Amino acid sequence: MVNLKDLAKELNVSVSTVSKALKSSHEIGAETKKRVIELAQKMGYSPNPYAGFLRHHKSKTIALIAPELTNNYFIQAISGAESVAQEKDYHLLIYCTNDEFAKEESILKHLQNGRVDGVIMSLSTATQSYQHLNDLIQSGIPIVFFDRICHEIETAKITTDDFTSGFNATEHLIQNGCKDIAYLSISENLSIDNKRKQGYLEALNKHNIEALPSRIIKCTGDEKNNYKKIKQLFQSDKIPDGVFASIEKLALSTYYVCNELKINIPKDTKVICFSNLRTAPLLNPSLTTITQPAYEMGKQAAAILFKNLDKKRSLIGNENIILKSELIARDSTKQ
Amino acid sequence: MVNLKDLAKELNVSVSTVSKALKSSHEIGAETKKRVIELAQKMGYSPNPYAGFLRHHKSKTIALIAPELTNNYFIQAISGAESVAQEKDYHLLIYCTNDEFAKEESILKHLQNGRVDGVIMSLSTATQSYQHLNDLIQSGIPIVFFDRICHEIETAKITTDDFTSGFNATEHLIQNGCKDIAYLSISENLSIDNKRKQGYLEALNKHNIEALPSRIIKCTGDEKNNYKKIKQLFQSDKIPDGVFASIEKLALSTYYVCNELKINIPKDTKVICFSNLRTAPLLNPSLTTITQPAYEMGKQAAAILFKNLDKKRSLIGNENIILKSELIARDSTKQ
DNA sequence: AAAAAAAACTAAAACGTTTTCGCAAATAAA
DNA sequence: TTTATTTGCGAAAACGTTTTAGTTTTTTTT
Repeated sequence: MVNLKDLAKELNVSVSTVSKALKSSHEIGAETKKRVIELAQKMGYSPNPYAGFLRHHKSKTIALIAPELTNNYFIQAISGAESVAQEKDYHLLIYCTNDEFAKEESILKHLQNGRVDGVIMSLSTATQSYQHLNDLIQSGIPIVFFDRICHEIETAKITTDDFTSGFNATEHLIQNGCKDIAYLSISENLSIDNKRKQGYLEALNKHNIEALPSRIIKCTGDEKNNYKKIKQLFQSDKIPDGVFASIEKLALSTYYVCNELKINIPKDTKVICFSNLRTAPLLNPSLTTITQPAYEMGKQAAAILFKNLDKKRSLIGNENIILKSELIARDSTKQ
Repeated sequence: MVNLKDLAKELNVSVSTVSKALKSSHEIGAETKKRVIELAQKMGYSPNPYAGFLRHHKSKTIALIAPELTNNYFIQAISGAESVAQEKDYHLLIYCTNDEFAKEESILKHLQNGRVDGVIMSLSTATQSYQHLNDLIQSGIPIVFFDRICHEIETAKITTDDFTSGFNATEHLIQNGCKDIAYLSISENLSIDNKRKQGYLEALNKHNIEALPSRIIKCTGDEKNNYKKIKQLFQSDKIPDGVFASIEKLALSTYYVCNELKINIPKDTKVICFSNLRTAPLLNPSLTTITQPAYEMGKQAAAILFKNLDKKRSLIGNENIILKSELIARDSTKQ
């Protein structure tokens, strides 16, 4: 790897001359500039990014932290963030918390030393305390949240209209004849889950349907356990005639349970869920989804972060960006 | 952000003492060590990664370059690589080429300055020359290929048994009654495509079925165009009674085309493809797949890279690791 | 022709580490 | 007691840049 010193020696000039010539400083003569630039080109010189960091304290790197990677929502969001990073000549580090609090803490701690200029993240479902988030921000690294946001931290947050979407999803089921709708919750720690549930409750209320606590199924990150809980739901005397899953995974588990128990969707029970599954139209039956603009959310999260990195101040003020999700009715909720 | 100098000043010792104490050097007395470590803890000191780089020339960072991110195969591979990186206390940069050669070139050029210690990558379908790959390796950065590998470069490569899988997939169709099988190719530049096609041809040959060039459909990265080509295939007088898609995307396009043209899968035509779609069992009809161990491939690629990073030598010798794919028969190829 | 200004370049410090070398004090060996 | 050895620590160089503050040479102004 060739460096400034190598170029300087080759050209019989000082290191500082080479450095300035490459930045086309007015202090350097035209002839010298030309010689330097040509040799740099020829020898394939590229400034060492880490040496540069020591001077301006800019790593040109951001991190994206997600609870899981093999998830249609997050991968689209990552893709959006990546496209913006590449456009801005930034580098994107990816970290996965596996929905574990300890891992989230550990990852954030490792980022406190200036490795990145900023962080884009979605909380793990296990996160209930926010010290690690505050610590990172205190040490001068701004965070932008998307989707699984943290209300308690003052910064920018990108979400979708979860309450309205939850309301619409539930009303969609009601309008298609459902009177006994179960809500599959993923975690009470997540504000998006709570908002979706609030929308669900509000829709039931509007249509004078009693909200039964037993119809709110508390699922977790453990797929096996979720499967068991959903199976229980469908093995009771009276099965729900509609299911609103807060996330895609839970709807797919519902499909598998119904397959196993020979319960017909949508005849016996209808299913709707938040999902970014591209094959939703090809499922059997095709799945009615509320689809979040995941790619756009990733892009916006990155864009806001970059906007603030340009500024002097590393603290990002409260800012709530709310994008619209889209309800796409398909066969799984057909009357 | 607190640094060694801050700690040294606070404790009235030299910077070198602090540095050594934190590394628990035997040169430092027990009492001093204790004081240093306690204060470092208290002030939240964490060594600046970039300053360290300047000394040992190790960035503790690797890059993963993929042609696309929103793809079930690649995201699982990325997830595998991420898990190994995290375990090894390395950091993972993600880059997407969008299947464009120019972008691939540009990304690699940006990595030539030591930003990463090594690269894991899958080629873009557009890549036909390998200068940029050689340049990177020449500048001391090792590359490990996975799936869409480059035969022409001497290094480690992780693939699956594509020839055998292609053969098995085709034979599976034949055994289920197909006599006129189309192969949907993604790019003649990719060795995996060629191997899958060779397997296809070999199976036809074994069963004395004539291989018609018109049954090899050359698809591209352009989804619209692929859709058109596949539609043409199914609008001819004689439609194929089996389709073997080299990648998932092309099988899904086939599903959409058949939906539109009211062609029944598997009655009128059977479909099999390479795919890591988790909802394959839930499709209508459920999709027969050859599933690659994507997560494992990502893990192995990372593992081999790390094994070589530990060594002095940055050149990785030729090594072909071939994992087995699994053919999972479902309804889309049912007789 | 002398003084001032501009042009072209260099030396050196700085960023935050690690590491080599050196030095003093304390301890051990003679 | 004198000479070695060990222990505990500090000074300074090095990594590859950028930048500030010179320094020399040339050009312009008076």
